[in-house]
Amino acid sequence: MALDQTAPSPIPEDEGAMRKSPTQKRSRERVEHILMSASRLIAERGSDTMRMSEVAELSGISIGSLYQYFPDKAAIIRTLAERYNAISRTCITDGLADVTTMEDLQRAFSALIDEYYAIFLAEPVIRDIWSAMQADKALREIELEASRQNAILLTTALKRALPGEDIGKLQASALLVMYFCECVMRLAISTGEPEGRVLIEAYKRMAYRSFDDAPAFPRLLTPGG
Amino acid sequence: MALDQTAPSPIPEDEGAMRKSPTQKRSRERVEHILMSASRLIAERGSDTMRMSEVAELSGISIGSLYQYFPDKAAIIRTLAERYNAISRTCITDGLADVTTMEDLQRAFSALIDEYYAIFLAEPVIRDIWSAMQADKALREIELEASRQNAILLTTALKRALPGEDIGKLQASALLVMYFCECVMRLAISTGEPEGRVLIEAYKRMAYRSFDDAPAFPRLLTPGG
DNA sequence: AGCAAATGTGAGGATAGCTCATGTTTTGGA
DNA sequence: TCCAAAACATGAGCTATCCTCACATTTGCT
Repeated sequence: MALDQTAPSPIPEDEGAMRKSPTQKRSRERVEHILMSASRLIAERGSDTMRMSEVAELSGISIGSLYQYFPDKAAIIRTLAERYNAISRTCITDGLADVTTMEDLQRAFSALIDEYYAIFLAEPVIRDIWSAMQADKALREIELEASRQNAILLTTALKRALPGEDIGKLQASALLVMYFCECVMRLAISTGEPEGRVLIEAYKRMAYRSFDDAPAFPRLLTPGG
Repeated sequence: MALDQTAPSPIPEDEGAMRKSPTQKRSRERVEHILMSASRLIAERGSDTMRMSEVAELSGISIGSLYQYFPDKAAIIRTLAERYNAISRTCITDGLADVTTMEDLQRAFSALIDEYYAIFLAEPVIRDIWSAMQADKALREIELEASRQNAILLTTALKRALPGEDIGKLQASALLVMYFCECVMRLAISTGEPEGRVLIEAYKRMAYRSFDDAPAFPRLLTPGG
């Protein structure tokens, strides 16, 4: 109903949301133009008030052409969201590549969170899309999928840093930590500075501890718990 | 722009979203009727597809009357959200009332999370509103405010269980823990069972540890960190 | 050049939130 | 009881926006 899986194309990631895979070069350029126009409008006034007619006008094309490339308004936003996810996935891959100890992980994770927060503060489009994300079911699935992919990267690093750890618990922790990254960004944006920074730092501590295998209260935990 | 603070009424919480405070008894009953109709429609098909005309029809009133009690569609959803927040706040207050040790807190928090998750699974209206919550700026502020209030309750319990702890860190941790409760519910609902249960349990562990004052990796932390 | 396929166009359909001029009921004082 | 004023109810229709579709234009190929 919401997701049309009409994508037997070789590049399903970006082209999946499109009406047909553009064959001509100009078409591909138009798609980029549309996405840039949409970005600009979202940055200026938000995705809710962005009108499709404006996107068409700013892209120098008609409404009909616009709908030839994107089946609906949500598809444009989804495409932007997936692009930003791809970027952040690359950052995470790079950041965690050389991690072999918990000390490495701590430094790398802290740096990644700071970087991510800086991007959030600087990029109104990301802020807006991630805020409106929960409204659309397809967008929620995209966010979950991104968290899963990021969690795989984190789990890989964790396995190197904590060999012999229970894999299931590592995976669950990693997914929570990555998903909560998005959440804490939204929270920090909502509260504003300087509280946002405090919460980001508190989250770093929270995440570090969750990686640790030792129970927080060993003397209190009942064995069956 | 988004929020009209036209509420010099004595009860700003529920009546704040209304067009005028109803003076006649029948009016008050109608408000309840409207909210029940809206709940039913949201439970059946979601708040996005809930139409104001349907709410009016199911409430046995006209569109015009509907708009006499609620200034817009979002106000109905906001009112429902605030009611559910009030209920959960009561549960948290009760659940944390007798907490004096970390052992108490662990048990109480675990029980609260389980209870909350059960409500989420059982109540489609709560699920829907909390999912769509991030779409509306006013709703995001309501969620933040609820998390703040719940965090105050948690901080109070934490101060009893961990006297001598740094208050600022406790407050930040408490806010994160309470805000993440909402987030992990959304996550668990997205993944579905049985993964949802696993994530809930992982979150309990994560939350416990965040309360602990001891650094997770004392041998690694630099003093200035 | 000439034809078919791909692409472009924008008036208008469809839907849903919301308004407002008008009608009806309740209230409260004489 | 009677009446005027205030409160409340009504629903046709205004508005705004997403999206479609019948038709026009351009492109690629022989």
